[in-house]
Amino acid sequence: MPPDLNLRISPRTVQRETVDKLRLAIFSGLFQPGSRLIESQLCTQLGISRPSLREALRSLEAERLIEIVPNRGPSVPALSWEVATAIYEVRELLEVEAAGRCALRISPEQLRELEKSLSAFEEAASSNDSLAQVMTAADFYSIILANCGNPILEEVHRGLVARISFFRGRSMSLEGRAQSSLAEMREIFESIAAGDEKAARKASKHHVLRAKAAAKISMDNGI
Amino acid sequence: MPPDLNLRISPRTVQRETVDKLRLAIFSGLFQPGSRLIESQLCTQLGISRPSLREALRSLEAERLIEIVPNRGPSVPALSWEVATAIYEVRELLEVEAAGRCALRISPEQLRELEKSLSAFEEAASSNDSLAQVMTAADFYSIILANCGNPILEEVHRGLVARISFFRGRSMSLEGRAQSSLAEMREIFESIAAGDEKAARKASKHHVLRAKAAAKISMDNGI
DNA sequence: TCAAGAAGATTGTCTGACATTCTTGCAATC
DNA sequence: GATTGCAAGAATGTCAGACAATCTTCTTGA
Repeated sequence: MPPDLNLRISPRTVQRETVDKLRLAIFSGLFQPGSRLIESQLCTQLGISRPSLREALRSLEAERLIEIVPNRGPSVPALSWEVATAIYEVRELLEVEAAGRCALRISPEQLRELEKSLSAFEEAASSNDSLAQVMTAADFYSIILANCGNPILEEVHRGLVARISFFRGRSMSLEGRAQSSLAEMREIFESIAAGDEKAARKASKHHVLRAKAAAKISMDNGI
Repeated sequence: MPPDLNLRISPRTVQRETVDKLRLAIFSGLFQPGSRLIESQLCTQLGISRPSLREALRSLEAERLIEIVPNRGPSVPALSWEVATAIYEVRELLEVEAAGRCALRISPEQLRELEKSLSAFEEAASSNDSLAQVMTAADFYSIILANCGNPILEEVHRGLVARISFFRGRSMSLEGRAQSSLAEMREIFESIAAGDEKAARKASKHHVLRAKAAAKISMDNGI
């Protein structure tokens, strides 16, 4: 196979990236849950036309990151605790499975990668930047999910985590949550490094349950 | 609150249904995997404009039912066996969990519903209509997933099953597959009816594994 | 005070257009 | 004869503008 010579000096602004911009805006909490997104406003803000914007919105709708009510347009859904719970439960199912598999098959190289991401989270945890904490933690999971040998597991997981990013940002701000999160993640890492499937599953389960509890607290506090 | 009088004699063709039409077309195998979907053709076939069609296509892309390659347009992806395997594995994870939960909490009414859908599959199984078989089987799962108490589990499951509908239609055509499928599903039903969580999980797992094996056979045979 | 109605805002959808990027067929060359 | 190069056609990516249907909000009248 010849090498990929598709260098493409000036990559004509593929505004497929519009979706990414919007997604990022939602992640970082730029839009309040429940708030409506006005098409014309977004068009001018993003510098694209309405048809293009609407395409992007449809993608986000399918990802459940926004809702589109007929004749009312798109809005950021306010996640109920009921749904959030359901997401955490499925997340547990997926992460536990992934961690278990990962422990049995991860390569030394990827293991180093995982360790590096843990360090990145450690650094973020000692800061007060909760966005950085959420991002680095997400990296950590991503590596596990990417190495579990099942691409669908990873794909589904990413979709679910995206939907609770709002909660995660808040619960990370809880007193001491980042530090205990770090301890739990280290436990997961150690288990995987040791190739201990059972332990990896157990540590992973514990971590998700704690994260869920933290989310519940931060929600009840209305932080 | 006044009663809803929004009777709407002539329901202005909400072409949100366009997505459903296209989805159904893909399910029923109207488009060959790998074949390209030409926008202008679809527009005339569906009787809608290009912007509207493109919105619908974006939705389907996000659901992974079609792929959109820049400057090449949409096409039905040819599912590799690798990805199909991954989907079956996650499906197992979800269905087993759902069946187990369902056994513990299903209401008598819903149980009757489940029994009815099993009868529907039984009837389809004795016919040669593999599309009806796939559809009625999907109903059966839907009821289980809808009663497991976790809406996300249901949602994710639906998305995955949609992606392998192609395989399912084929493997149902295998000699005797419909009948053994029926036996497996009956086993699941009995376990749930008995409120036996363990048995429900076991039966569910067995069913998915058999379905996966059947899919593999039908793929290797290139049916 | 409260309800009906009108004005404004917003969405759903279409037409038409044009530049860019494939695809394909034909001709020229080795 | 096979390969290369090119040109015509097809298809996509994107936009502007338009208009009806619907929702929201504000005004006005009872």
